[in-house]
Amino acid sequence: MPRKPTINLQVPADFDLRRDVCSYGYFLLAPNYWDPHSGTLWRVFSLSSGPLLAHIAQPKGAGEKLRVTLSGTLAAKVRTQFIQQIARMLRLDESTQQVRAFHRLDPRFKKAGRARLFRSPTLFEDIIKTVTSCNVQWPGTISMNKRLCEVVGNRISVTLLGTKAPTAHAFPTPQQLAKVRPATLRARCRVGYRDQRLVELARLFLRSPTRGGIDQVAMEDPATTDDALFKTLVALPGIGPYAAANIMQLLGRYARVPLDTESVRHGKSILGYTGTSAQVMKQVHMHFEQFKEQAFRSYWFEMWQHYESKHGPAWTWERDTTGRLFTAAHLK
DNA sequence: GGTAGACCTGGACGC
DNA sequence: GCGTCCAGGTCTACC
Repeated sequence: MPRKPTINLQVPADFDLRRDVCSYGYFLLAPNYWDPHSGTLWRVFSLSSGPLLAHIAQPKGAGEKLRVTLSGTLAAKVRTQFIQQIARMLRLDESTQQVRAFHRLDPRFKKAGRARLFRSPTLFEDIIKTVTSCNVQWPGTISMNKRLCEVVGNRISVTLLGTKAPTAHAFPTPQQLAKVRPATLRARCRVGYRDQRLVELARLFLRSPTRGGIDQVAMEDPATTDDALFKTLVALPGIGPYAAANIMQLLGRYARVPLDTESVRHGKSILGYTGTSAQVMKQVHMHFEQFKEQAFRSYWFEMWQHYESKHGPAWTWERDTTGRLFTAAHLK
């Protein structure tokens, strides 16, 4: 069997693949496939050269290099693009100092080392995934992402590490999604009324910022204020206050907490708040204000800890069983 | 500025 | 197996 290309990737000293991949629900969404038995991640990446299957492991444990096995060789330029995508997804670009800053404000998570939140290799995928998580229960989000990959994304069928890969489709690119008819998305991907909005978002990614397109550089620029970014995000189709706040945390801005029905359940069951949903939401908001620019991480890891207390460590969750049930809606 | 209702799907439930 | 109800965030119309 021909040997597949491998990249050994240096990570920050605190990085733990099992803990840091399984830190946010997106690790359960296609095209990601977390294998709880081996503690490794499979994923098809969309690169300028086409789809590429990767298997990511950390064989020597936390803090040690990642071993990334690929389905094909990469030219130097594409290799750089690939490493940028992995770094974004795993938040390897977040420094140990930034992790310490979080633990200074909220020491509860210092011992476990929780700080990094898994996200997507691209902002485009993060935004589309956020829209598929709105106004739907978690199994619906899982289903929409799976179908989007299968119906619209590139397919790659290869054997890697002597086994058939558990994932064979890439996430759709903006170019691919922009060309799909909304009716096709609705009928085959079951995205419902989100059909037109998803296509419009993809088109906005293709359009230049000077012609009203999405200005990704400005969104990722630390000089852009939180308020300006929020205003830009809520102006996008399908993005309201909840989705905008969630996209902001995915961009590394943790001051705003995306409050939803899950937050209300958390406020009632864990924080002991009472009253109407609006009253509980207000109390949850005030509770997390104490964590200032780290509010979202405190909020999220508090909820995550609760999920794990019910279902065991997230890295043991199977996508098609526990992974479908982990939200508070199923913990009642 | 605040509120009500439609949007759409999948799951739960009753028959 | 079928019909009904409900959860979920965004958007629009209306007050």
